[in-house]
Amino acid sequence: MDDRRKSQLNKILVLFYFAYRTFTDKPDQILAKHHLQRVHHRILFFVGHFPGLTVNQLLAVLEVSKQALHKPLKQLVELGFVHNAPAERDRRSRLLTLTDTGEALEKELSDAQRVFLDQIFTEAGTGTEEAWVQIMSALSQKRPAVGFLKDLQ
Amino acid sequence: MDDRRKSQLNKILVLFYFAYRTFTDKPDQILAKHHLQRVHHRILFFVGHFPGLTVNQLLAVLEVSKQALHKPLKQLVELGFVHNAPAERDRRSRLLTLTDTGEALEKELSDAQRVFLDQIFTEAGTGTEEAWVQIMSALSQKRPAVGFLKDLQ
DNA sequence: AATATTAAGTCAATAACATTGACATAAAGC
DNA sequence: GCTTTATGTCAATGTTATTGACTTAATATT
Repeated sequence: MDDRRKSQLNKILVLFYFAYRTFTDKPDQILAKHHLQRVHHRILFFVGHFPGLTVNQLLAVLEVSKQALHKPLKQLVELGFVHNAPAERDRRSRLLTLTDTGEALEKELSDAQRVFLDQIFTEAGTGTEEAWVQIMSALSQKRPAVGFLKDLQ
Repeated sequence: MDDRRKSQLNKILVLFYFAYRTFTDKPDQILAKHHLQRVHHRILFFVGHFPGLTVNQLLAVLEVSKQALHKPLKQLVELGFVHNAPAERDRRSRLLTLTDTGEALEKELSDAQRVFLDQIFTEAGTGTEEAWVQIMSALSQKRPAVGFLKDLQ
């Protein structure tokens, strides 16, 4: 790798860092008003987009321990954002869904990001979004896959 | 925003989350072997790429409090990775630089990311990298700028 | 020269969070 | 019946973040 390439890649490392921080900025601010943190957003996001997710699946996708998930998940249930019911087939596992207020909060948080990103992609030229998605998909696939994620649409 | 667009943007939110996690994965593993964390990498990265950075500038770019930076920075100095000398013009401020071993560790950490990203960009088609950089630059610029960052090369 | 300001370093109290290990319950599977 | 699985919880410990305060040294202001 020559110096010129290395320098370009360094620029890319900085961009990734700052871009991700911008990406999490607005939701973090909204969460703070509710005295919640980023982990709560992640829970709301994945439960919202994969309703009926079990606790174990949520642990797998977030890559955290059961004990680490316990507190924020319990808070979301107690605050009435997340609902938790035994599965019919296997009543040991519990299916997570969002309540109406949970849907509303998740929408508020993710809308901030969707509107933001939509604006950026619209301002960029044709094909830019496809290219970005291609790169980020390649990066995402370089990690252990979680089965149900392929249902994402 | 129609449902189809919203669905595409949801996919993008997931990609951003997982791609960033892949991005930080290898450095995190290397850091763990040294009993260090991501904040140490950030310090090493910015000190390495902006030698002579002052403590205040580092605080600004990382957006953390002086007290939060204190411990990890002190550790890096005590471990001999970072050097800390009074500035000539204004001897109150102290200029941070990497030692030789600090350079080596920073290189090890960032190389993991550079090699990884270089591979992804190479595998993607022509123009893909430029598009990715365009999007991430736009995102990065949507946040308070830190003066010296424009020197980035 | 005296005073104020700035940069940096540190300490202490508190709160928040993660980690490990253990244990309990209920439901399924064998 | 015995074992395994999914979940929930607790406690102890360690780590990290946050807030506020204070100190030192150097520089700027008046």
